[in-house]
Amino acid sequence: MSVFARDLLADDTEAAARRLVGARLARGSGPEAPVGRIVEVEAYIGQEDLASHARVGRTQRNAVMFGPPGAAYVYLVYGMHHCLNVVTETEGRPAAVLIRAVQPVAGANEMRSARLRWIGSHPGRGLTAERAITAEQARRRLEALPVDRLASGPGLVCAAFSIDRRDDGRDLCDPSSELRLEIGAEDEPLPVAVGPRIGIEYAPEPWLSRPWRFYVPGNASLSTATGRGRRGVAS
DNA sequence: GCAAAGATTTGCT
DNA sequence: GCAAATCTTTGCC
Repeated sequence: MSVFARDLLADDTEAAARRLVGARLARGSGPEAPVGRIVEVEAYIGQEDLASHARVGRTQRNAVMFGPPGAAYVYLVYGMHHCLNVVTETEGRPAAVLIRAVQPVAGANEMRSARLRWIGSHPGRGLTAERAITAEQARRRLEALPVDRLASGPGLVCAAFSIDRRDDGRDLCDPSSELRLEIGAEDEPLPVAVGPRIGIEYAPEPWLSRPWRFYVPGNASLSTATGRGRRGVAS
C-alpha cells in the first residue's frame, strides 16, 4: 500500500482522471475503516469549462479548486448531498476530478452505519412520521443493500465515507491524512471507458458532450441514479 | 436583500 | 418517468 503520488495530479486533468480510476479512497484507520476502489470519475477542467463550478471565477465555495493539486474539494448539492473532488493541475488553474463511484474493499459495516447516520440527519429522506418509515426499517433496508451499492454515486460516496465540508481542502496525498488516496500493492489496473459527463444539462456545447467521464465498464458499483444506461465510448 | 438553481437520490405513479 | 427533499451559493435588484 502506497500513497497516491501528487505528481500524478499535477499536470493534465484527463490523464489524472484516468489514473484515479482504480486508485483507493480510504477514511481513517483500523479494521472497520472504509476503503474502496474508485470506479467512476469526471473531469472538470479550467475556468473555460462551462460545466465546472469554476466557470464563474474564484468564489468562496470553489476556492480550493484554484489551489494546489491533491486537495479535496467538497461541496453541497441540492441542499443535501455532498460531492468529493480531487483538485488537479497547478496552483492558480481551477481543475478537479469528481469521484462518482467507489467499489468497497473494506469497512462495509462502517459504510452502512455512515449511510444510516446520513438518513437520520435528513428526516425528509424517509424517517418522518408522514412517510411512516422507522429507523429500524431504514436499517434493514441498508442491511439488504449489496456491498457494491454502498457508494455507487457521488452523493453516496460521501455518505458512506462520512465526507462533508469539514473535509474541504484536506490533503488527500498526505499518508497521515484522515481522508486519503492510496494505491493498493496488489491491485490490478482496471479497464477504463469514457463518455459524456452526467447531470450538467445546464452546460452548453461543446462542454455538454465532452467525453470527460471515465469509468470501469460493467462494474457493479457504477452510479445508477443518473448514470445507468448512458452510453460510453470504449477506450 | 431576495429569488433561483443546482456535478443527486429516492420513492411513488 | 416525475417530483420532492433541502440549503448554500450565485446573480440580479
